[in-house]
Amino acid sequence: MAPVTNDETAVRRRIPTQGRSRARVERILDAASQIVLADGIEALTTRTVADVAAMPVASIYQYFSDKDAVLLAICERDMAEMDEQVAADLGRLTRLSVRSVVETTMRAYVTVYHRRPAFMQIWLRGRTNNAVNDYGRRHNQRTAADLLAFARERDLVTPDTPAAVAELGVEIGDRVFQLAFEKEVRGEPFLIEEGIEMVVAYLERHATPAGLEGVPA
Amino acid sequence: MAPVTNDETAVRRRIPTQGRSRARVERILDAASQIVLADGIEALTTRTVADVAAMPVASIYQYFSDKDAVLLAICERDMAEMDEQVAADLGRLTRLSVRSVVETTMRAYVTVYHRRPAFMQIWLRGRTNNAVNDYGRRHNQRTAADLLAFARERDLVTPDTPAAVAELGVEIGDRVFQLAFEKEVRGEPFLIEEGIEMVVAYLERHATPAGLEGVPA
Amino acid sequence: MAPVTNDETAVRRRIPTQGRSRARVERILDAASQIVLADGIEALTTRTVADVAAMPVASIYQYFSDKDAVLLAICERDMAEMDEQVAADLGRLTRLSVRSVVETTMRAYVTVYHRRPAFMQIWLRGRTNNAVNDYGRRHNQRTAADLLAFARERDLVTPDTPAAVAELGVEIGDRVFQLAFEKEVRGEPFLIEEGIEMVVAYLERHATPAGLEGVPA
Amino acid sequence: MAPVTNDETAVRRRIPTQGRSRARVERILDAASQIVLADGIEALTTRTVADVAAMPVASIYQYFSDKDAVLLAICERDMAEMDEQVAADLGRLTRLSVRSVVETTMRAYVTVYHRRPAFMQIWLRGRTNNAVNDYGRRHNQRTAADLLAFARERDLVTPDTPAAVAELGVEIGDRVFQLAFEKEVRGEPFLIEEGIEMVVAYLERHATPAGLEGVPA
DNA sequence: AATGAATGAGGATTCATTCAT
DNA sequence: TATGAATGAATCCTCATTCAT
Repeated sequence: MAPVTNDETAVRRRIPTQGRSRARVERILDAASQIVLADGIEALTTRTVADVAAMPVASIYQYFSDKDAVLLAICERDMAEMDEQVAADLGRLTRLSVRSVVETTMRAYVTVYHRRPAFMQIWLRGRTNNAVNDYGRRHNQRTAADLLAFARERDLVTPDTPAAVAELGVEIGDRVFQLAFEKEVRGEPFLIEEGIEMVVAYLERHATPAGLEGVPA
Repeated sequence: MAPVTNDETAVRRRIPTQGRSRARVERILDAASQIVLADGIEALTTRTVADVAAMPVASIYQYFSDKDAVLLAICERDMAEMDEQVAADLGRLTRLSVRSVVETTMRAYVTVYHRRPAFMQIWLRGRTNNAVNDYGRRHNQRTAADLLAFARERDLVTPDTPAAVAELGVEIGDRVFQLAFEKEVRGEPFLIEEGIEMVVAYLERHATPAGLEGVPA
Repeated sequence: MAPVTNDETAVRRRIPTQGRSRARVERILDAASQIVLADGIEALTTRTVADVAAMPVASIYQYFSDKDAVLLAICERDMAEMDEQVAADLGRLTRLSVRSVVETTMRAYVTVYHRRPAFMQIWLRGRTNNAVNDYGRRHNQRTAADLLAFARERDLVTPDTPAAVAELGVEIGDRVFQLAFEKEVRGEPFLIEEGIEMVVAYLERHATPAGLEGVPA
Repeated sequence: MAPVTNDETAVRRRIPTQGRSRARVERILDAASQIVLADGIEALTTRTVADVAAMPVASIYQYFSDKDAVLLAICERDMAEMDEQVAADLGRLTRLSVRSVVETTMRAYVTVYHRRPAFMQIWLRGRTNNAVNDYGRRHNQRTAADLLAFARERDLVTPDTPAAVAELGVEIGDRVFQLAFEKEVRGEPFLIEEGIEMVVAYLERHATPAGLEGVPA
């Protein structure tokens, strides 16, 4: 699956992709992640970021058009990793079915949420922020489209399965994670497991016999 | 089902239930609803409320201990209505099954969201706010417990169905609504319908044969 | 010694001296004392007083012209007691000298500060308040005049001792108490003892031989 | 005597010591001084300071962590001058005795109070403020310790003179000034003179013969 | 006499963002 | 490119006091 790219941030203000600047951008991103992780998204102010990144507030505006752009950049950075994880884990499957695809995808998400707790915080708990929210919505749509294409190509779902069904599946998966990670940093296992079951049960309504029984990858 | 009551707001500062004061409280509540509805929950400040309600900021504090209390009061007011709607609609059912109970309950919610758009806004889009969020969490738990008891008494679900399953059902229903009402003030019909299917499909995993086929009310 | 009376409060607004009203005034005074004692003079607001006194805020204005008047009333009430204590203790002396008069007077103050901790709080720690401060200044002047007359009549001090000397003695005694009671509710004993010595040493500069050696009362 | 330094303010927020910023800090300090001098310490609000300093309220927070820090900064600035004045005047003495040391020190204070009326206002009349009060207490202790060491080294007081005696001396001197400057901006001369006598009389109780008669500096 | 209700006038502090250098 | 400095615009909340009843 192709990673979902979003150029908006880069457009708003040119973000350098190499050299010393690159390092400073990373420092800002890391600082922001750290703050959100430690004290929640409301604690993220230009000052706190600048303090943690040990650079002047004004420097943030050298690389980012505004505060939201920082959040978005983190999302993009870590979301690329997320997409890669999903692609890799799906690629490793030997037997494909609606269940195995859903399960693998959702567990890949959990893997990354565990590896990137700050991203989890921003992504699952910081959806307050409009920029984050919009990005999320778009990413979910793209992910749904990709997954649907993937499943259709392999005859796991009926050809007439509407895009909206895939989208709902992804969105609900998303909400399940929001719920599971709400109180528990590692996500409540029961909620995660049951959430997977729920999405599987829902999507299997559109599965082909092959999608139900599974086929060699 | 017993309505979920939460006296916290009233406790924080006495809210009069009659007389002219009552009217001013309503004016504040309505102003707040209007603001949230029009510009989102972040637009709700003591000043905007006071302006819209055409009264001094200080007057708000005559009736509410703080800003959160205003939000909470709206939730309580409209949530009581919600509970009544659910109870009434369930009471009108002639045939009970997991599906009919879930469907009726969720549609009752939609009914109230349509009737109370500001509440919808606060409830579904304003979960940012901690006070609202906490109240929501508690209300969801209570609702889940009530519904589970209701289903158990009528043998619709297996006796060992864990409380967490009901909670997940309610929470996911909640999230489905958040999703459906995110862009569309009336809620996206497709998402609502499919969301109902999803919750039904999930909960039927714990249904008794009676719960699947249905029994006379 | 005649008690120092200050009618200002009563003038500002008529304070009833009998009947049910009297009881309500006392309740306000006691509430205020309690608050100041417990949380300092900044905690004294019309609302806190009303709450503790279990009556509406507006009722306070029935008896007192403003917040300051409440403080003043406490001062007057307890200061009368102070004056009585001083007069009584001086009256019990069998041998009069500058030292014995100063010592007796200052110890009488300590006695009352111990008996009326709220008064101590207002008087010694709450001199912030202009009303209290002004009242204090006036009372100190009157006390100084009374004591000087007392000492002169008995030939304890030289006839030409200026009033200002007595005033300074009283004022410094006052400051010694402020200092001694600053941290310690009962007053730091060392500071009290030394303070007495200081005032005695100062005033003995104006003593007659009789005032130094002492004369039968 | 070493000046009493207190870095708290500078720590709370970096105060620039040179350049244009320095000038703005001075403007704030001067504005605050002016306000306190004109209308008392209660008139000192962020807004009044900003108005008088002709800069936005927010700018105050560029240099000071909070309102108290402004007061403290004035105290520190002028108290340093005070310490220098005392040290200089003591250094100029040709004959040392308890009396000459006390007298010189107290007159040095008066000199600075005359030169810095705003400081006098804050220091002597603004002890209301907790920050000022705490700073004052600490400074008094330090001053007492320094003076005691000074006097001991020169055998002016008995070696066993307790620290508390010096502290009481300083504190009472402080209170004498509070009293003398209460109504009179230049301090009531009589009160100042008599106050000096009082402190001298008290401290001479702990003087050595040398401390009474005086020794060459 | 008593009081519920109403409010004008502040008060401290925060924050994202923009410039001049 | 980098940044120290500056600030407009808000934000929530408190309090003493006054009326109409």
